[in-house]
Amino acid sequence: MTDTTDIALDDGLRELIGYSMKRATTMVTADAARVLEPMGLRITTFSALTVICNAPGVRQTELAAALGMERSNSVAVIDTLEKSHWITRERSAQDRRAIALHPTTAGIMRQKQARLALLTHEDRMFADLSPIERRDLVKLLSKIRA
Amino acid sequence: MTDTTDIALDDGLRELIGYSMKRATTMVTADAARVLEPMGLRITTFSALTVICNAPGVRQTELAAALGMERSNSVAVIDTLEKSHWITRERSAQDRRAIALHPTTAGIMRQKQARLALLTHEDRMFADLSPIERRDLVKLLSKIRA
DNA sequence: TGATATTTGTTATATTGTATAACTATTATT
DNA sequence: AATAATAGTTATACAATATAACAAATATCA
Repeated sequence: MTDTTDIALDDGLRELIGYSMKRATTMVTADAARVLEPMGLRITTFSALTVICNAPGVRQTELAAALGMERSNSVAVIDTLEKSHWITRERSAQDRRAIALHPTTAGIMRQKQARLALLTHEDRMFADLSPIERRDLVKLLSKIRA
Repeated sequence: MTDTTDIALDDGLRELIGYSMKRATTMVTADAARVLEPMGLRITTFSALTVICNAPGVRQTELAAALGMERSNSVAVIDTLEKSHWITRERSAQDRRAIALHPTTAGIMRQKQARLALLTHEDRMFADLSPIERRDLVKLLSKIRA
């Protein structure tokens, strides 16, 4: 009943790419969290577990840097993974300050399971994007400057 | 000195589009927050202020829905804007439960100033993307399903 | 009409993610 | 040997987000 052609209330924000990015990312990560939750994983713990599985022996500082998180915040994440018996902390022999992280057999299995669930989730979320479009999306995202 | 060709530690996560989206969005929103901070705005308060400027008289529930946030969480955001004298709360005459939000002159000016600063910030962050690529990015993001 | 349900704004509360400072044990530097 | 730097850790704080419960006002409908 308005005289305008039903403009969305957040139209003034749509000119900002960051706004579209944030809204879309929130949708995707919320869905990913729902997928991981029944497996006892959150996005951060899954991410850490994946890095540890792909690079056994990685140090905590390296892990944190790879995921773009603070060392201090990585401690609780690794604590969670250790308490679930998916990884082990092993003091490094060369540098006794450092701790090498290794996945357990259960951790490797859980990571594979969660990875497949997430790939399925992405196939659902990105169903309207062709494989080329998905690649383009990632490519465009990678062009954003720090 | 490794036998591999220096694969990034988070390589196992790069196959997930959501991971690229999250990393890129974190970069962009962190920079946007730095731009807004000296103006006394955060991303959420700027977003709310923008909606209120573009749709004067909007209700709090409509605002929250437009921004995809909970009504309860919008209260503090609107409190902040009101305390900064950028918006006013006015009880609706038709529906005395509802509160219509209106921008003040100072609020309109601040929104315009912040908007320009954010456009500059985006020109910097997305400098490596052509106008077409930026449009493509937003288009691809809009194709993601809920 | 009157009883009931719904809506609006609000408060309280909890959780997650994130950021900084400070501390220890160990290693590196000079 | 003295000093600085690094790895992991703890404590703390803040922002964003989510849910439940409430009072006041409005809507529904028997």
